[in-house]
Amino acid sequence: MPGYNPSQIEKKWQRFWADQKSFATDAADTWGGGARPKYYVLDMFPYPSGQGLHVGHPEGYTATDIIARYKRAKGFNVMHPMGWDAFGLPAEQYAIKNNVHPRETTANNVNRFRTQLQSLGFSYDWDREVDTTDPHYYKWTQWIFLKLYRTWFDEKLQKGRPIHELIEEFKSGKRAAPGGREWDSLIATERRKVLAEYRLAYEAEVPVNWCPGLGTVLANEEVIDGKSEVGGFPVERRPMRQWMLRITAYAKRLLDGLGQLDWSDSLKEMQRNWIGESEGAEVEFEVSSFPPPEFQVSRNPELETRNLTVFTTRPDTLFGATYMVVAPEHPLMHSGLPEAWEAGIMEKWKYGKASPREAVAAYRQWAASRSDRQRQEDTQKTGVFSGIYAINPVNQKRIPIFVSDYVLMGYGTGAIMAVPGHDERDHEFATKFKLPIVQVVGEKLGEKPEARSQKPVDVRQAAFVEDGVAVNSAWIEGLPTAEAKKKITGMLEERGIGKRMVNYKIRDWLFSRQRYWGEPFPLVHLADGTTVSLVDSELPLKLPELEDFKPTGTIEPPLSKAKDWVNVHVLLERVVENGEEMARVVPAGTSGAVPARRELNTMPQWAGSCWYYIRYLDSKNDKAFVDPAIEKYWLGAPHGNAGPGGGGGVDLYIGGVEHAVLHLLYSRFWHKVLFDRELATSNEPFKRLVNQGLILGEAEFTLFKTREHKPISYEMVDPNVTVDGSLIMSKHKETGEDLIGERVDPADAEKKGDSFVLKSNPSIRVDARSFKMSKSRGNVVNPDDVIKEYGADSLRMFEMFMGPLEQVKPWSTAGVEGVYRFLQRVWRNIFDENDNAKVGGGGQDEATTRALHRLIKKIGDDIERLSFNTAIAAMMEFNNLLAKAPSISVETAMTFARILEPFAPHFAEEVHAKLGGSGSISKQSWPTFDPAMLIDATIEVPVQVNGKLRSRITLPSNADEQAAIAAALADPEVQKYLAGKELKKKIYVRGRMVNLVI
RNA sequence: GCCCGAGUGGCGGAAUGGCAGACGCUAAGGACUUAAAAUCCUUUUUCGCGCAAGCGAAGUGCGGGUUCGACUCCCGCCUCGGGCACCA
Repeated sequence: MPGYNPSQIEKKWQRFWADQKSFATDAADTWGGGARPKYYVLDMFPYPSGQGLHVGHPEGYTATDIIARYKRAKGFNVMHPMGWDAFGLPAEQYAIKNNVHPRETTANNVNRFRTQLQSLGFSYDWDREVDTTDPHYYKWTQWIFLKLYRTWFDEKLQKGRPIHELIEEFKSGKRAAPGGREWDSLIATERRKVLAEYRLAYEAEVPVNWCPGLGTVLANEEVIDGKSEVGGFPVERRPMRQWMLRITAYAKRLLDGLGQLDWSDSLKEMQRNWIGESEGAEVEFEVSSFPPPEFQVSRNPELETRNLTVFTTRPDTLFGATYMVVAPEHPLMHSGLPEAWEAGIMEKWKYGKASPREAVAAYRQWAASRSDRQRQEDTQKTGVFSGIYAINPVNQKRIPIFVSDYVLMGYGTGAIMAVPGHDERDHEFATKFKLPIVQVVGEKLGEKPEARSQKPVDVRQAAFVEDGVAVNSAWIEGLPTAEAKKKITGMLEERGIGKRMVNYKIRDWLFSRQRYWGEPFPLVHLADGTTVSLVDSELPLKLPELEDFKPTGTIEPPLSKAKDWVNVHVLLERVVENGEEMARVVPAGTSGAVPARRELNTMPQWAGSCWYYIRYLDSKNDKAFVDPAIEKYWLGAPHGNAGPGGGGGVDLYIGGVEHAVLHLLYSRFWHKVLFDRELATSNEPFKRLVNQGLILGEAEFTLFKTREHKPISYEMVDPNVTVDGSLIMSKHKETGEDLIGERVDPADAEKKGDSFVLKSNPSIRVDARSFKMSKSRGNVVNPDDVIKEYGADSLRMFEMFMGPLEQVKPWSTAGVEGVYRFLQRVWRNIFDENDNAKVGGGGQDEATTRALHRLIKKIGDDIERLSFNTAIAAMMEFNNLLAKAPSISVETAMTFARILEPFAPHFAEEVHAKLGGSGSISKQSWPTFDPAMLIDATIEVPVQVNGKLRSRITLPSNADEQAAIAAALADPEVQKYLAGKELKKKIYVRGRMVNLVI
């Protein structure tokens, strides 16, 4: 069968590219010569799931492929690699269920993914492929982890520094060792404990979701209403020893670094919110003498010496603090609370408990049992009075201290001063517990008085949270909020009871999992309870082979089953590098060896993806995670860029938005540590980042019916539509009756006014929308099927033609056919019905040549700004022109194929070859255009009268203003509108427009 | 509740202060064909007038503003999408 036939040509060219290594990044060019500029274009590597590729993958991957192919043609040395993020929970769960080793399922999935990606014709350099589960790869993940472990954060320099420099500071006395002791007088165990406090990787007891029924820890997302999502087993919050990474130390730099990045505003905003910087002050409150003299219980002198420190963003409201609240986990609540209620005044806060001590203990227990989800759902304020007081430092008032779970231990100091007059949460609490509410901020009446309400602010009704001026506030009376904050903070600093403080919402990163399928930590635990890292030569520390890798049913991770692997002997004394102590595993009985246990947790899935973009650069290097010169060439800051490491990194990174505050934040963190440790030469990993929009299923029309199958017009349907699998449900707006949605054939729906109705019954409105693709809805499009039917080039082109890359957009099978037809039309413009070239027969008219030059410019511009949909539209327009052209030159056909190549590479190669071109068309450089060819001799210019289009005139393209206006005035159509009127203004925008104002 | 982003034909979208609706889809009509598919041609923002080529008016979520000129910029609202959510 003659004609364009993708199934015949695509495999052929894929084999050709693979055989020729057409897209290998030239390693020799990577360093030294520097003749070609480099361009690094990166995809978020996929998690190779058992489902195979979905149509979302080719969206971003085609976009980067177009850029990669275009940049190569423009003479860049392009890095465009692919790999697999293959550690993780789904592989392990699948393995447990089917009793196969996750290594096997992972290998199968990777092979399937690679085949699928290759069938799309992406121009990856497959020799650089990485797999996070390959020991050759995770050796270096572990190595980087050790770098983090051997790094501490110098607050003064805002920089990560090697641990041995910390040891030197201790030794030299520049930094005081704890307890005022000499560093050299500390024994090894003590030293390890001191250093552990500083490391970027540290162990801590943190509350986790522990599910005894499943024998594992669950992520917050996996817990619903206090029960496990899978199996419905109860989940408890319990503290467990976990590895943490000190990302909080880098909060400020992660925040500030966003400024120099070419990322979307929304994504930067998400990271900003996640890091959550707030400026304010820390204020110390004295804990009041308690009990008062007349109260006959024993005093607690220890408690009285304690201070209660709070963080506030509104120090200006200090005069309005009428009580305090601490989190249930706050150390002040641990002991020393009164054993009896204060006489008389405490009646309303007794809660049926004999003493504050009992009441607080009961409350703490209750609060601990609440899951995060329960807290989120029920935001009713709860709490108990602790029986003790604090003294407000500005007015010496004695104010009660409450315990409540609306204050979180993890943020600030875990304690607040409550200002119910000016904070909504405090107001709600104060109202419930009948605590005093006073106003200390008033409305600023100076500006825009008309905008202020006539009623004065009544803080007893509702908190006034805006800025204003201080009132009832003694020596800051009348000051605007901003100045009041400054003055009061200054005063607190002078008196030594407070200081300016910046706080961050971000928490340290919980970095360990009780899983089998992840990177083992290269650490051992010693008998004295301390931890030592392995020497680098012990890497990779391979996952032990386990027949049974299921969770143990206890809090022990699965690796505990590998008994021989767990218990080892190590040498310490003779393995010290720059003062940093390390462990080398030796046979038992070796002189000087001590027994140790390996760390049993594994790293989370994010570990491998934190640095894979670096490994691609030098993926086979077994001496280093990357050759420094190669790293500098691809990721280093271009010369002359402001600031150390500024402006370097991956040139373009495209991927989904779901990693906004996970992978994209974690990698930035790791990269900054690598930068500080002089292992990376840029301070940010991804200079420019674009998120491709989600592809939804094809638009569906839904008709809602009652249980009795009576159709309900959509205006009677509650707009809150819920989707459960393939079931679409809602409720009747008035009766509340359950309604079930039924699919309607799109051909039976038509638009009427603002909504869609049934053609067969226009009085019934139907719901029209697109849903996220999901297996249960049955609206998933499989790329393999599309390729089989229309070819990879059509799939690629359609996904680029759907709309702007970053936008959410619905799938359309008819749309795929549209671009498929386009490629066929191009083919028929070049080849006759026997597939012989029909171009080159005669001369080519100038209009076609000019159009070609315009096309070259347009496509270049559009690719640069990632506007692929308009680029394709322009190619379609050009092709429509070719269909009408009397004859086409071979050069024009070749150039057109060259321009098509980034989008439809197989098609372009075939055209190129059939027209007599040799080798791969991808090796041809990008066509250039002649600027002179963009300018036509004459131009058509619209003429407006009073801003309304009235006529068009033809002008020589070099016409000046005078000539243009004269021509416009001479136009008979225009004269009709000007007759007898006086011209007030004449405007000519060169080449664009004439506007006459009368 | 707070923070981002977006609202243009039947649908996806184009137009970066200068001709609104490029390009594609859908639909309708026509050509070719014994027929169908494929292909090609025409029409397809709305309303009014006209047998007709055509003519006129309105129109980019709503209300205002800036400008010779606004889908585009500014102010105020509405709706939808996304993120965060007791963060003091």
